[in-house]
Amino acid sequence: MDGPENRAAAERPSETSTPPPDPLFEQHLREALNEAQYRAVTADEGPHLVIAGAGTGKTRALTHRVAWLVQRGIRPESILLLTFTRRASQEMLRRATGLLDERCRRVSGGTFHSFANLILRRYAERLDFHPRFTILDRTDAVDLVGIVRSEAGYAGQGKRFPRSDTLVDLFSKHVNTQAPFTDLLEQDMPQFLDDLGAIEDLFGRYRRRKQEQNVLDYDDLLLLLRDLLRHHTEVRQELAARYRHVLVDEFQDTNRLQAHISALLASVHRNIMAVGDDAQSIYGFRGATVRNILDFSKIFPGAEITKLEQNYRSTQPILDLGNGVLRSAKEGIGKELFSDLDEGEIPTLVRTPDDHGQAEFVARRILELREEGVPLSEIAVLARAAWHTAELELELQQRNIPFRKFGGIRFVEAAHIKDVCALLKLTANPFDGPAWFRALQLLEGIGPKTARAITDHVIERDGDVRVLVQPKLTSRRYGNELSSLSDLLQRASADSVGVSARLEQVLDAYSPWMERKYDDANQRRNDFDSLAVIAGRYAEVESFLADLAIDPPDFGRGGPSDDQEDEWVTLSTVHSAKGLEWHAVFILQMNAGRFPSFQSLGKEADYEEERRLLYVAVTRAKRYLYLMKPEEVGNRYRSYEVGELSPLLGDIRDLRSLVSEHVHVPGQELLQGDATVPAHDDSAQLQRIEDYFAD
DNA sequence: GGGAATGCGTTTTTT
DNA sequence: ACGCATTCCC
Repeated sequence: MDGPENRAAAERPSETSTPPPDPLFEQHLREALNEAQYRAVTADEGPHLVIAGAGTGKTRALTHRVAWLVQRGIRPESILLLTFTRRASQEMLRRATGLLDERCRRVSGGTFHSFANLILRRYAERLDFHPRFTILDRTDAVDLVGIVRSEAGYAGQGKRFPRSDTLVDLFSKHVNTQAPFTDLLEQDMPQFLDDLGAIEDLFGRYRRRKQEQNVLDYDDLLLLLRDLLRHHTEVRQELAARYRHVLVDEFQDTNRLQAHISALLASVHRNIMAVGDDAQSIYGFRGATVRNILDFSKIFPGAEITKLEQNYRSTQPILDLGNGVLRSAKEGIGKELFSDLDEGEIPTLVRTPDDHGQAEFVARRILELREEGVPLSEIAVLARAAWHTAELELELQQRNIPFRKFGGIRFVEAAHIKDVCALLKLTANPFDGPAWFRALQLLEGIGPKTARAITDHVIERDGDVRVLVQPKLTSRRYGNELSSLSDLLQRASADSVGVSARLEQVLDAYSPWMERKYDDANQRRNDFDSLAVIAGRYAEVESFLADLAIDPPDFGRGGPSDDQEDEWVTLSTVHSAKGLEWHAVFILQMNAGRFPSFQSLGKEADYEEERRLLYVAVTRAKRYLYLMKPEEVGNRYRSYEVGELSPLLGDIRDLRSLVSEHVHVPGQELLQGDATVPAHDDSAQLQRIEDYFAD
């Protein structure tokens, strides 16, 4: 516990507060860490950059660092651990607690976005906005941009104009990279260069609208935190003094804003430890830049740099392939991973006739692996895009192999969850335009036009829900439904109504609307149990909603209540697999245009990011690795195309010596067959004929 | 006028 | 499957 003596001791200056090192703990560190890890963990004060290759014990180093600092008498609350997901930070603190004691749980931490959310609510008045802001997730942002887009009337004049979701991506990239729209358009969509003026105008409208409605999108969280720290000296000093040590994980995937924020937070004590791997930078599309790593010493002169190169995860043959992928890269801090685990199978490149053959091979190999004693939890199937696993999902279902899917459509993005959240948001922030817009369209007879008009009207009247029952509106055919909405919001908005009760009231009112809107309402209703469980953990509806937007629960469709099984295979996008590892890994669709995605072809920077993405995928595997290559791949809609082998593999010198090639014919033995089996059979053609004549 | 139905074209990755 | 424009109907 944090007794008064404890606190007093911790707050004394470092020279006097550092207790003598505990010899037992010291000995544990020596045994548990290699030379480089030990140096990073026990480093003195001052800026420090740790370059940690895949599987080199980066998490291990960070958790030991936290434990070491706490053991040396640093107050846990004055350590700030910024991570990529909240799960990562919780896991690290759990492990640090295991190393030392409960004090480690009190370390401050989370994602940049959740940290920003916390700080901004605390200091909102200094930035001149209301602390009860709500957060727009991507869908909300797209809706709001859609509204200003149609209001402004740039679209629909015979000429192609960027869609709302394209605009949201563009705006986000503009904020995160701080690059002018002209440059971004030139790079990514030169066909819209004519519309530069219109785009800039829409960006301004969107910003103003957010301000009026007291809502922040993801980028605003970072932007406003940066500005708070930059322009409010006393706040910066207060925070930078409070955090004696700042630790930043996955530094290669931070953008300019995040690097700036980190630097400002460390501006007083200059104790920043950034950990990352330039070879694993895969969020360039979100503005992340390896420059943050490369220029670290420019921001913090005299920074110490430690490289972790010994890999403890994978066998040498898997690392050889990973190194091969990296060697074909255009640039990067040279590094070559090595492992003690020499034994191991060489990765397999499996050629199948088509998508279905690919799914069949993967499913059957999973069953074999389970027979051999590999638990399902140690098996993962990775893909470049979420929809690449569609065929496999069917196959796994048919064979009763339990799986969970990560990446792609998430629980909170399902339409009915968004509806409920919109209603809840209105109980917290009656200015939230996107929430009004969505909620109002639930009512029969209200479409986009009417919803917009009523939204504007309510916001003009300071969010007073009683305007919904003005005679002018109640006389319309949707008048009765408007009154029920107004009733609901008045009842549920009272501060005295707890989170669970509020959700219950919202769900009751939502029920009839849901039945009208969805054919499968009953199925969707199951998800509300999961939502209620999560809501029960919160005391304030604002924090519940903020977490749903910033740290969404990471179970896929169906939710945790579906999980009778405690053993399942992981299906994941490569992005969502970051930082994780499995005994056996399959990578799907190693075809040109799939992995790498066709959008990246011809754009060097994007193509290089695809290469790093493959590097991340390959280095997730501990022991078995299968690269799947269907000869023909199905388009979203039934047509087939012959797929060339992924150029990412083609780029690798000596690929033949790094992988063993296997041709799989559906229905035959898996790996016993040899490569003399003809590469083509007629099953794909037969399937096409079947499909064509089916109608 | 505007909501609902229809049809066409596009679809990577995520806090 | 979804966004957006167009057409159809109250």
